[in-house]
Amino acid sequence: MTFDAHEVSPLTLNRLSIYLRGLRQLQQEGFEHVSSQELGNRFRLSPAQIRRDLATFGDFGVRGVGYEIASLAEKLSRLLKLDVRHSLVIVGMGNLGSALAGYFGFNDKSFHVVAGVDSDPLRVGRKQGGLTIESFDRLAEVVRRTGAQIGVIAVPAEAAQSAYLGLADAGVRSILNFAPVLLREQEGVRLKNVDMRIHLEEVAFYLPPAE
Amino acid sequence: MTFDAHEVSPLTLNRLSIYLRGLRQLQQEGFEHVSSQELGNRFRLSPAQIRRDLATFGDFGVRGVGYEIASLAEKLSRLLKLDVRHSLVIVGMGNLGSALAGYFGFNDKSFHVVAGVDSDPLRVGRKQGGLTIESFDRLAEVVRRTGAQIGVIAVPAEAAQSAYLGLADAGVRSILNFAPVLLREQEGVRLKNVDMRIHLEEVAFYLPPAE
DNA sequence: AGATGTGAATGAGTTCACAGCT
DNA sequence: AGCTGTGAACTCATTCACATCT
Repeated sequence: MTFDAHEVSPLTLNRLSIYLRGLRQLQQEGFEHVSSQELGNRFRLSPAQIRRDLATFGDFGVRGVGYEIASLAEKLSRLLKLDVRHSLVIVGMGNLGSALAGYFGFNDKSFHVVAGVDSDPLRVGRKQGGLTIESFDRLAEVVRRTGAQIGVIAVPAEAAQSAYLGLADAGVRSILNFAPVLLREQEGVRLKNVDMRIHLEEVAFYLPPAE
Repeated sequence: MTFDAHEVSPLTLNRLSIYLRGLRQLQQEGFEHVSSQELGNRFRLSPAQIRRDLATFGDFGVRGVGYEIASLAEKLSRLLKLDVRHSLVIVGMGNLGSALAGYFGFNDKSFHVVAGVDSDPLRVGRKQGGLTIESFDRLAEVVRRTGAQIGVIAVPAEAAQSAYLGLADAGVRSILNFAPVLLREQEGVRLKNVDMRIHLEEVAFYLPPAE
Protein backbone atom coordinates (compact mmCIF):
# COMPACT_ATOMS: atom_id res chain seq x y z
CA MET A 1 0.00 0.00 0.00
CA THR A 2 2.82 2.30 -0.79
CA PHE A 3 2.27 4.65 -3.71
CA ASP A 4 3.10 8.11 -4.86
CA ALA A 5 0.22 10.54 -5.09
CA HIS A 6 1.33 11.70 -8.50
CA GLU A 7 1.09 8.23 -9.90
CA VAL A 8 -2.60 8.01 -9.15
CA SER A 9 -4.56 9.04 -12.20
CA PRO A 10 -7.29 11.64 -11.74
CA LEU A 11 -9.77 9.19 -13.24
CA THR A 12 -9.07 6.57 -10.64
CA LEU A 13 -8.98 9.17 -7.91
CA ASN A 14 -12.33 10.61 -8.87
CA ARG A 15 -13.81 7.16 -8.81
CA LEU A 16 -12.51 6.63 -5.31
CA SER A 17 -14.40 9.76 -4.29
CA ILE A 18 -17.48 8.32 -5.93
CA TYR A 19 -17.11 4.97 -4.20
CA LEU A 20 -16.73 6.75 -0.90
CA ARG A 21 -19.88 8.70 -1.51
CA GLY A 22 -21.76 5.54 -2.40
CA LEU A 23 -20.50 3.78 0.68
CA ARG A 24 -21.61 6.63 2.90
CA GLN A 25 -25.06 6.47 1.39
CA LEU A 26 -25.32 2.73 1.90
CA GLN A 27 -24.06 3.17 5.42
CA GLN A 28 -26.79 5.67 6.13
CA GLU A 29 -29.30 3.15 4.85
CA GLY A 30 -28.04 0.70 7.41
CA PHE A 31 -25.97 -1.67 5.31
CA GLU A 32 -22.78 -3.07 6.75
CA HIS A 33 -21.32 -5.08 3.91
CA VAL A 34 -21.39 -4.75 0.17
CA SER A 35 -19.96 -6.62 -2.79
CA SER A 36 -18.52 -4.95 -5.87
CA GLN A 37 -21.50 -6.42 -7.69
CA GLU A 38 -24.07 -4.76 -5.45
CA LEU A 39 -22.24 -1.46 -5.39
CA GLY A 40 -22.07 -1.57 -9.15
CA ASN A 41 -25.75 -2.30 -9.59
CA ARG A 42 -26.80 0.38 -7.21
CA PHE A 43 -24.77 3.19 -8.74
CA ARG A 44 -24.20 2.10 -12.32
CA LEU A 45 -20.55 1.32 -11.82
CA SER A 46 -18.54 -1.58 -13.17
CA PRO A 47 -17.85 -4.26 -10.55
CA ALA A 48 -14.59 -5.22 -12.20
CA GLN A 49 -13.43 -1.65 -12.12
CA ILE A 50 -14.40 -1.20 -8.51
CA ARG A 51 -12.33 -4.24 -7.55
CA ARG A 52 -9.41 -3.17 -9.72
CA ASP A 53 -9.43 0.36 -8.33
CA LEU A 54 -9.65 -0.72 -4.73
CA ALA A 55 -7.08 -3.47 -5.09
CA THR A 56 -4.59 -0.88 -6.31
CA PHE A 57 -4.45 0.58 -2.83
CA GLY A 58 -4.74 -2.43 -0.60
CA ASP A 59 -6.57 -5.66 0.05
CA PHE A 60 -9.72 -4.10 1.37
CA GLY A 61 -12.13 -6.91 0.69
CA VAL A 62 -12.74 -10.42 1.93
CA ARG A 63 -13.12 -13.18 -0.63
CA GLY A 64 -16.51 -14.76 -0.56
CA VAL A 65 -17.90 -11.90 1.48
CA GLY A 66 -17.22 -8.50 -0.02
CA TYR A 67 -16.29 -5.25 1.64
CA GLU A 68 -17.04 -4.02 5.13
CA ILE A 69 -18.57 -0.65 4.46
CA ALA A 70 -17.49 1.33 7.51
CA SER A 71 -13.89 0.22 7.39
CA LEU A 72 -13.57 0.67 3.63
CA ALA A 73 -15.06 4.15 3.87
CA GLU A 74 -12.60 4.96 6.59
CA LYS A 75 -9.69 3.74 4.50
CA LEU A 76 -10.79 5.60 1.39
CA SER A 77 -11.25 8.73 3.40
CA ARG A 78 -7.68 8.54 4.65
CA LEU A 79 -6.42 7.68 1.22
CA LEU A 80 -8.09 10.76 -0.21
CA LYS A 81 -6.58 12.76 2.63
CA LEU A 82 -9.99 13.80 3.84
CA ASP A 83 -8.88 13.21 7.40
CA VAL A 84 -6.78 16.34 7.28
CA ARG A 85 -8.32 19.75 6.90
CA HIS A 86 -7.70 21.78 3.79
CA SER A 87 -8.19 25.52 3.75
CA LEU A 88 -9.78 27.45 0.92
CA VAL A 89 -9.86 31.06 -0.08
CA ILE A 90 -12.64 32.04 -2.44
CA VAL A 91 -12.04 34.87 -4.87
CA GLY A 92 -15.31 36.43 -5.91
CA MET A 93 -18.07 36.35 -3.34
CA GLY A 94 -20.99 37.04 -5.63
CA ASN A 95 -23.76 34.56 -6.26
CA LEU A 96 -21.49 31.77 -7.34
CA GLY A 97 -18.80 32.29 -4.73
CA SER A 98 -21.35 32.40 -1.93
CA ALA A 99 -23.09 29.34 -3.25
CA LEU A 100 -19.80 27.46 -3.47
CA ALA A 101 -18.89 28.45 0.07
CA GLY A 102 -22.15 26.95 1.25
CA TYR A 103 -21.79 23.95 -1.00
CA PHE A 104 -18.29 23.13 0.20
CA GLY A 105 -19.34 23.82 3.75
CA PHE A 106 -17.90 26.88 5.41
CA ASN A 107 -16.67 24.63 8.11
CA ASP A 108 -16.54 21.14 6.75
CA LYS A 109 -14.59 18.29 8.30
CA SER A 110 -12.17 18.21 5.39
CA PHE A 111 -12.57 21.60 3.82
CA HIS A 112 -12.64 24.90 5.52
CA VAL A 113 -13.38 28.19 3.81
CA VAL A 114 -10.97 30.45 5.64
CA ALA A 115 -11.46 33.57 3.59
CA GLY A 116 -13.51 35.21 0.87
CA VAL A 117 -12.36 38.22 -1.08
CA ASP A 118 -14.08 40.42 -3.60
CA SER A 119 -13.14 43.50 -5.58
CA ASP A 120 -16.56 45.10 -5.22
CA PRO A 121 -16.42 47.65 -2.34
CA LEU A 122 -20.13 47.05 -1.73
CA ARG A 123 -19.45 43.46 -0.84
CA VAL A 124 -16.29 44.00 1.18
CA GLY A 125 -17.06 43.96 4.89
CA ARG A 126 -20.24 41.95 4.51
CA LYS A 127 -20.48 38.96 6.79
CA GLN A 128 -21.30 35.55 5.49
CA GLY A 129 -21.21 32.19 7.22
CA GLY A 130 -19.10 33.57 10.04
CA LEU A 131 -16.69 35.12 7.61
CA THR A 132 -16.11 38.73 6.68
CA ILE A 133 -15.54 39.39 3.01
CA GLU A 134 -12.24 41.14 2.48
CA SER A 135 -10.86 43.23 -0.31
CA PHE A 136 -9.28 41.56 -3.30
CA ASP A 137 -6.40 44.01 -2.94
CA ARG A 138 -5.49 42.39 0.34
CA LEU A 139 -5.42 38.89 -1.13
CA ALA A 140 -1.71 38.30 -0.49
CA GLU A 141 -2.03 39.36 3.11
CA VAL A 142 -5.18 37.28 3.58
CA VAL A 143 -3.46 34.21 2.21
CA ARG A 144 -0.45 34.73 4.43
CA ARG A 145 -2.58 35.23 7.50
CA THR A 146 -4.95 32.31 6.94
CA GLY A 147 -2.50 29.92 5.36
CA ALA A 148 -5.00 29.15 2.61
CA GLN A 149 -3.78 26.28 0.45
CA ILE A 150 -6.40 26.17 -2.25
CA GLY A 151 -7.77 29.08 -4.22
CA VAL A 152 -11.21 29.04 -5.75
CA ILE A 153 -11.94 31.41 -8.60
CA ALA A 154 -15.59 32.40 -8.72
CA VAL A 155 -15.44 35.73 -10.50
CA PRO A 156 -16.92 36.66 -13.87
CA ALA A 157 -14.98 35.59 -16.94
CA GLU A 158 -13.36 39.00 -17.46
CA ALA A 159 -11.83 39.03 -13.99
CA ALA A 160 -10.65 35.44 -13.87
CA GLN A 161 -7.15 36.00 -15.22
CA SER A 162 -6.33 38.63 -12.62
CA ALA A 163 -7.85 36.47 -9.90
CA TYR A 164 -5.52 33.71 -11.06
CA LEU A 165 -2.51 35.98 -11.02
CA GLY A 166 -3.45 37.35 -7.63
CA LEU A 167 -3.65 33.88 -6.18
CA ALA A 168 -0.44 32.74 -7.84
CA ASP A 169 1.41 35.82 -6.62
CA ALA A 170 0.05 35.29 -3.13
CA GLY A 171 1.71 31.89 -3.18
CA VAL A 172 -1.34 29.69 -3.66
CA ARG A 173 -0.18 26.60 -5.57
CA SER A 174 -3.54 24.92 -6.26
CA ILE A 175 -6.42 26.63 -7.93
CA LEU A 176 -9.92 25.57 -8.83
CA ASN A 177 -11.34 27.78 -11.55
CA PHE A 178 -15.09 28.08 -12.03
CA ALA A 179 -14.96 30.94 -14.50
CA PRO A 180 -15.69 29.94 -18.09
CA VAL A 181 -12.37 31.01 -19.54
CA LEU A 182 -9.10 29.42 -20.52
CA LEU A 183 -6.46 30.96 -18.32
CA ARG A 184 -2.91 31.74 -19.24
CA GLU A 185 -1.17 29.39 -16.86
CA GLN A 186 1.95 29.80 -14.78
CA GLU A 187 4.66 27.33 -14.03
CA GLY A 188 4.30 25.57 -10.71
CA VAL A 189 0.64 26.28 -10.14
CA ARG A 190 -1.80 23.42 -10.39
CA LEU A 191 -4.98 24.51 -12.07
CA LYS A 192 -8.21 22.58 -12.34
CA ASN A 193 -10.96 24.03 -14.47
CA VAL A 194 -14.49 23.21 -13.53
CA ASP A 195 -16.39 24.57 -16.41
CA MET A 196 -20.06 24.04 -15.86
CA ARG A 197 -20.92 25.47 -19.20
CA ILE A 198 -18.93 22.79 -20.92
CA HIS A 199 -20.86 20.15 -19.02
CA LEU A 200 -24.02 21.80 -20.18
CA GLU A 201 -22.79 21.78 -23.74
CA GLU A 202 -22.08 18.08 -23.43
CA VAL A 203 -25.57 17.29 -22.25
CA ALA A 204 -27.07 19.44 -24.97
CA PHE A 205 -25.01 17.75 -27.65
CA TYR A 206 -26.24 14.28 -26.79
CA LEU A 207 -29.83 15.44 -26.63
CA PRO A 208 -32.04 13.48 -29.04
CA PRO A 209 -32.31 15.22 -32.47
CA ALA A 210 -35.28 17.32 -31.24
CA GLU A 211 -38.73 17.94 -32.54
CA MET B 1 -18.14 14.98 -42.29
CA THR B 2 -20.97 12.67 -41.52
CA PHE B 3 -21.01 11.20 -38.03
CA ASP B 4 -23.40 10.04 -35.37
CA ALA B 5 -23.55 12.10 -32.21
CA HIS B 6 -23.34 9.01 -30.07
CA GLU B 7 -20.07 7.99 -31.63
CA VAL B 8 -18.36 11.15 -30.46
CA SER B 9 -16.65 10.48 -27.16
CA PRO B 10 -17.32 12.91 -24.33
CA LEU B 11 -13.58 13.52 -24.05
CA THR B 12 -13.30 14.67 -27.62
CA LEU B 13 -16.51 16.63 -27.33
CA ASN B 14 -15.36 18.48 -24.25
CA ARG B 15 -12.14 19.39 -25.98
CA LEU B 16 -14.09 20.84 -28.87
CA SER B 17 -15.83 23.09 -26.37
CA ILE B 18 -12.46 24.08 -25.03
CA TYR B 19 -11.05 24.82 -28.46
CA LEU B 20 -14.07 26.93 -29.22
CA ARG B 21 -13.58 28.89 -26.05
CA GLY B 22 -9.92 29.43 -26.86
CA LEU B 23 -10.74 30.57 -30.37
CA ARG B 24 -13.26 33.09 -29.11
CA GLN B 25 -10.67 34.49 -26.75
CA LEU B 26 -8.09 34.82 -29.50
CA GLN B 27 -10.72 36.38 -31.72
CA GLN B 28 -11.43 38.99 -29.09
CA GLU B 29 -7.73 39.74 -28.94
CA GLY B 30 -7.82 40.48 -32.64
CA PHE B 31 -6.21 37.38 -34.10
CA GLU B 32 -7.51 35.99 -37.36
CA HIS B 33 -5.50 32.85 -37.89
CA VAL B 34 -3.95 30.34 -35.58
CA SER B 35 -1.95 27.15 -35.93
CA SER B 36 -2.44 24.08 -33.77
CA GLN B 37 1.01 24.87 -32.40
CA GLU B 38 0.09 28.38 -31.25
CA LEU B 39 -3.26 27.31 -29.85
CA GLY B 40 -1.51 24.56 -27.95
CA ASN B 41 1.14 26.85 -26.49
CA ARG B 42 -1.35 29.41 -25.43
CA PHE B 43 -3.71 27.07 -23.63
CA ARG B 44 -1.52 24.11 -22.69
CA LEU B 45 -3.10 21.78 -25.20
CA SER B 46 -1.42 19.23 -27.43
CA PRO B 47 -1.08 20.41 -31.03
CA ALA B 48 -1.28 16.85 -32.33
CA GLN B 49 -4.49 16.29 -30.46
CA ILE B 50 -6.00 19.51 -31.68
CA ARG B 51 -5.32 18.50 -35.26
CA ARG B 52 -6.59 14.98 -34.71
CA ASP B 53 -9.76 16.17 -33.03
CA LEU B 54 -10.56 18.76 -35.65
CA ALA B 55 -9.73 16.50 -38.56
CA THR B 56 -12.30 14.02 -37.27
CA PHE B 57 -15.04 16.42 -38.24
CA GLY B 58 -13.77 17.98 -41.38
CA ASP B 59 -10.82 19.59 -43.14
CA PHE B 60 -10.95 22.86 -41.30
CA GLY B 61 -7.39 23.97 -41.75
CA VAL B 62 -5.14 25.02 -44.57
CA ARG B 63 -1.74 23.37 -44.88
CA GLY B 64 1.09 25.76 -44.41
CA VAL B 65 -1.23 28.36 -42.91
CA GLY B 66 -3.32 27.03 -40.03
CA TYR B 67 -6.91 27.68 -39.14
CA GLU B 68 -9.04 30.71 -39.85
CA ILE B 69 -10.35 31.54 -36.41
CA ALA B 70 -13.75 33.01 -37.22
CA SER B 71 -14.74 30.25 -39.61
CA LEU B 72 -13.48 27.46 -37.39
CA ALA B 73 -15.32 28.90 -34.39
CA GLU B 74 -18.44 29.06 -36.49
CA LYS B 75 -18.08 25.45 -37.56
CA LEU B 76 -17.39 24.19 -34.07
CA SER B 77 -20.34 26.10 -32.78
CA ARG B 78 -22.61 24.40 -35.26
CA LEU B 79 -21.03 21.05 -34.57
CA LEU B 80 -21.71 21.46 -30.87
CA LYS B 81 -25.26 22.45 -31.76
CA LEU B 82 -24.82 25.81 -30.11
CA ASP B 83 -26.63 27.44 -32.99
CA VAL B 84 -29.91 26.03 -31.73
CA ARG B 85 -31.38 27.11 -28.45
CA HIS B 86 -31.70 24.63 -25.61
CA SER B 87 -34.11 25.18 -22.79
CA LEU B 88 -33.38 24.50 -19.15
CA VAL B 89 -35.46 24.10 -16.07
CA ILE B 90 -33.64 24.54 -12.79
CA VAL B 91 -34.87 22.60 -9.79
CA GLY B 92 -33.84 24.35 -6.61
CA MET B 93 -33.56 28.10 -6.79
CA GLY B 94 -31.49 28.67 -3.67
CA ASN B 95 -27.99 30.08 -3.75
CA LEU B 96 -26.64 27.50 -6.13
CA GLY B 97 -29.63 27.42 -8.47
CA SER B 98 -29.70 31.18 -8.75
CA ALA B 99 -25.98 31.32 -9.32
CA LEU B 100 -26.23 28.69 -12.03
CA ALA B 101 -29.03 30.54 -13.73
CA GLY B 102 -26.83 33.61 -13.87
CA TYR B 103 -23.81 31.59 -14.89
CA PHE B 104 -25.58 29.85 -17.76
CA GLY B 105 -27.18 33.10 -18.73
CA PHE B 106 -30.90 33.45 -18.23
CA ASN B 107 -31.16 34.28 -21.84
CA ASP B 108 -28.09 33.02 -23.57
CA LYS B 109 -27.75 32.51 -27.29
CA SER B 110 -27.58 28.73 -26.88
CA PHE B 111 -29.09 28.13 -23.49
CA HIS B 112 -32.23 29.59 -22.11
CA VAL B 113 -33.40 29.14 -18.55
CA VAL B 114 -37.13 28.82 -19.13
CA ALA B 115 -38.18 27.96 -15.61
CA GLY B 116 -37.03 27.65 -12.03
CA VAL B 117 -38.89 25.67 -9.41
CA ASP B 118 -38.42 25.30 -5.69
CA SER B 119 -40.20 23.44 -2.93
CA ASP B 120 -39.78 26.27 -0.42
CA PRO B 121 -43.02 28.33 -0.34
CA LEU B 122 -41.00 31.37 0.66
CA ARG B 123 -39.16 31.27 -2.62
CA VAL B 124 -42.12 30.44 -4.86
CA GLY B 125 -43.42 33.55 -6.57
CA ARG B 126 -40.17 35.46 -6.24
CA LYS B 127 -38.95 37.01 -9.45
CA GLN B 128 -35.47 36.49 -10.72
CA GLY B 129 -33.90 37.43 -14.01
CA GLY B 130 -37.28 37.91 -15.63
CA LEU B 131 -38.51 34.58 -14.32
CA THR B 132 -40.97 33.77 -11.60
CA ILE B 133 -40.03 30.86 -9.38
CA GLU B 134 -42.73 28.22 -9.43
CA SER B 135 -43.63 25.44 -7.09
CA PHE B 136 -41.83 22.14 -7.34
CA ASP B 137 -45.24 20.45 -7.20
CA ARG B 138 -46.06 21.96 -10.54
CA LEU B 139 -42.90 20.69 -12.18
CA ALA B 140 -44.67 18.41 -14.67
CA GLU B 141 -46.95 21.21 -15.77
CA VAL B 142 -44.06 23.67 -15.99
CA VAL B 143 -42.08 21.28 -18.16
CA ARG B 144 -45.04 20.69 -20.44
CA ARG B 145 -45.74 24.38 -20.77
CA THR B 146 -42.17 25.49 -21.36
CA GLY B 147 -40.95 22.50 -23.30
CA ALA B 148 -37.83 22.35 -21.15
CA GLN B 149 -35.39 19.78 -22.51
CA ILE B 150 -32.69 19.80 -19.87
CA GLY B 151 -33.19 19.60 -16.13
CA VAL B 152 -30.68 21.04 -13.70
CA ILE B 153 -30.68 19.74 -10.14
CA ALA B 154 -29.46 22.36 -7.68
CA VAL B 155 -31.13 21.23 -4.49
CA PRO B 156 -29.46 20.02 -1.29
CA ALA B 157 -28.26 16.43 -1.23
CA GLU B 158 -31.30 15.12 0.63
CA ALA B 159 -33.71 16.43 -1.97
CA ALA B 160 -31.80 15.43 -5.06
CA GLN B 161 -33.36 12.03 -5.56
CA SER B 162 -36.89 13.39 -5.57
CA ALA B 163 -35.83 16.22 -7.85
CA TYR B 164 -34.49 13.58 -10.21
CA LEU B 165 -37.69 11.58 -10.08
CA GLY B 166 -39.78 14.69 -10.55
CA LEU B 167 -37.83 15.61 -13.66
CA ALA B 168 -37.90 12.08 -15.03
CA ASP B 169 -41.64 11.81 -14.45
CA ALA B 170 -42.17 15.15 -16.10
CA GLY B 171 -40.55 13.70 -19.19
CA VAL B 172 -37.17 15.39 -19.02
CA ARG B 173 -34.65 13.04 -20.63
CA SER B 174 -31.41 14.89 -19.85
CA ILE B 175 -30.37 15.92 -16.40
CA LEU B 176 -27.39 17.75 -15.00
CA ASN B 177 -26.99 17.03 -11.30
CA PHE B 178 -25.06 19.43 -9.08
CA ALA B 179 -26.04 17.82 -5.79
CA PRO B 180 -23.28 15.81 -4.15
CA VAL B 181 -25.07 12.46 -4.18
CA LEU B 182 -25.15 9.34 -6.28
CA LEU B 183 -28.63 9.06 -7.66
CA ARG B 184 -30.60 5.93 -8.29
CA GLU B 185 -30.90 6.16 -12.03
CA GLN B 186 -33.76 5.37 -14.33
CA GLU B 187 -33.71 3.79 -17.74
CA GLY B 188 -33.82 6.22 -20.61
CA VAL B 189 -32.70 9.30 -18.74
CA ARG B 190 -29.27 10.69 -19.44
CA LEU B 191 -27.65 11.89 -16.26
CA LYS B 192 -24.49 13.90 -15.93
CA ASN B 193 -23.13 14.51 -12.46
CA VAL B 194 -21.17 17.65 -11.89
CA ASP B 195 -19.84 17.11 -8.48
CA MET B 196 -17.84 20.11 -7.44
CA ARG B 197 -16.86 18.51 -4.19
CA ILE B 198 -15.14 15.71 -6.05
CA HIS B 199 -13.16 18.26 -8.01
CA LEU B 200 -12.17 19.83 -4.76
CA GLU B 201 -11.10 16.49 -3.38
CA GLU B 202 -8.96 15.97 -6.44
CA VAL B 203 -7.16 19.25 -6.01
CA ALA B 204 -6.65 18.58 -2.32
CA PHE B 205 -5.24 15.14 -3.00
CA TYR B 206 -2.53 16.38 -5.30
CA LEU B 207 -1.58 19.16 -2.91
CA PRO B 208 2.10 18.94 -1.93
CA PRO B 209 2.62 16.90 1.27
CA ALA B 210 2.06 20.02 3.39
CA GLU B 211 4.29 22.02 5.62
C1' DA C 1 8.97 26.67 -45.89
C1' DG C 2 5.37 25.66 -42.98
C1' DA C 3 1.35 23.67 -41.27
C1' DT C 4 -2.26 20.20 -41.86
C1' DG C 5 -4.19 15.48 -41.86
C1' DT C 6 -3.31 10.75 -40.87
C1' DG C 7 -1.39 5.81 -40.81
C1' DA C 8 1.29 3.54 -37.50
C1' DA C 9 3.07 3.11 -32.80
C1' DT C 10 2.49 3.73 -28.27
C1' DG C 11 0.27 4.30 -24.01
C1' DA C 12 -3.70 4.44 -20.83
C1' DG C 13 -7.74 2.56 -19.16
C1' DT C 14 -11.14 -1.06 -18.93
C1' DT C 15 -12.99 -5.60 -18.99
C1' DC C 16 -12.55 -10.64 -19.05
C1' DA C 17 -12.17 -14.66 -16.86
C1' DC C 18 -10.45 -17.39 -13.47
C1' DA C 19 -7.18 -18.88 -9.75
C1' DG C 20 -7.24 -18.49 -4.97
C1' DC C 21 -8.95 -17.46 -0.58
C1' DT C 22 -12.83 -17.70 3.10
C1' DA D 1 -20.53 -21.51 -2.92
C1' DG D 2 -19.19 -16.91 -3.38
C1' DC D 3 -16.50 -12.91 -4.06
C1' DT D 4 -12.04 -10.86 -4.25
C1' DG D 5 -7.66 -9.78 -6.57
C1' DT D 6 -5.20 -9.99 -10.85
C1' DG D 7 -2.66 -11.58 -15.18
C1' DA D 8 -3.96 -11.35 -19.86
C1' DA D 9 -6.79 -9.50 -23.56
C1' DC D 10 -8.83 -5.93 -25.29
C1' DT D 11 -10.53 -1.29 -26.31
C1' DC D 12 -10.04 3.44 -26.26
C1' DA D 13 -7.08 7.61 -26.47
C1' DT D 14 -2.90 10.05 -27.37
C1' DT D 15 1.34 10.95 -29.65
C1' DC D 16 4.75 10.33 -33.29
C1' DA D 17 6.43 11.26 -37.54
C1' DC D 18 5.92 12.16 -42.13
C1' DA D 19 3.63 12.40 -46.73
C1' DT D 20 0.85 15.95 -48.55
C1' DC D 21 -0.80 20.17 -49.79
C1' DT D 22 -0.55 25.58 -50.19
